[in-house]
Amino acid sequence: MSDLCDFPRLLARHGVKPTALRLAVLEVLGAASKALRAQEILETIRAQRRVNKVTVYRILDDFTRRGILRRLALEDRASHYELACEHHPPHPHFQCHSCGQVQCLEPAPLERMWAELKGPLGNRADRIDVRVEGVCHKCRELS
Amino acid sequence: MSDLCDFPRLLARHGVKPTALRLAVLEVLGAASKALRAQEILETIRAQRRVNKVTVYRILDDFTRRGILRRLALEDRASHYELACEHHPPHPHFQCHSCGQVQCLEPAPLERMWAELKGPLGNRADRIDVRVEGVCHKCRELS
DNA sequence: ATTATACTTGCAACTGAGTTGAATCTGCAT
DNA sequence: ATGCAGATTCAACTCAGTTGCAAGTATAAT
Repeated sequence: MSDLCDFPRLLARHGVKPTALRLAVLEVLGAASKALRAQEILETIRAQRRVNKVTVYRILDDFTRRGILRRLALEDRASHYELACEHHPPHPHFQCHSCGQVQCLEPAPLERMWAELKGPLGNRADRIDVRVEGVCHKCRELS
Repeated sequence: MSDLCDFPRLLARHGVKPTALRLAVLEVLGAASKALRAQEILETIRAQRRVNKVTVYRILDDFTRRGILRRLALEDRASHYELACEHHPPHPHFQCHSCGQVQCLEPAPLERMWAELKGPLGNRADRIDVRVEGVCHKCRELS
């Protein structure tokens, strides 16, 4: 989403060593304008160097647990990942069920909903995920 | 969620023949107070009769496409299903990331959010899915 | 009643997306 | 140089479906 993030520093803040692979994962996600699947991240990195998929899955998992990334459960089976830094706050996502493309929406409505639900749920809730499904313009034209 | 639905009639309205298996799937979901995974539905039916998993997956798929059921993409890998009849309108779900339990929340906040997003997205959007994650009371006490 | 047809269910084998456990490899501290 | 922890790899496995096709069942046409 942006080069606004200094990735080595971001990792340092979370107490993680900035290895080449971890930085590569962040760079791929930082350069993308949308949430990516593990598979896409893997392939992009493989265009430059060789990597084992297990390593990438472990990095994604670790980063998600530390809050460096957000993992999105979408319609298709694979998880999607996006940076969770300040420049990229939580927001709803739109997914086209024809082509599967994911698109980020404005954060404001999600913030309002979060405020609304946090009350009744109390300390139980710690994250909200909003996904809008439909058919994107491109796919609509084709049909 | 309720016996308020007349399942044979529900199927008829959707132009589907009310076979024993299709009714069994609806009855299992109707008797549950929460969204269930395919696996759970399968096991419940298997307590009464023998069924092949493929058949259940196909029924779930078909019902979802027809709008008889809603498929939820949650944190854990398996899809969850719930009845989509009038007595059970779309609503947010809460999922505990410790025990994985899913709980239905009040529909109102989702309706408000839907109204808010439908404008900017126009005819592209046809469904919204809200999932709140956290740790449920039971799991909180145990930790 | 008999055949034709379409729909439903079952079986076996397969796929995609991760996950596991153990083996190496690497950087740094002694 | 040696030891050690953390990072990466490899092969094998799991889990949640999917696919293609065969067999069963219901309904319609003769």
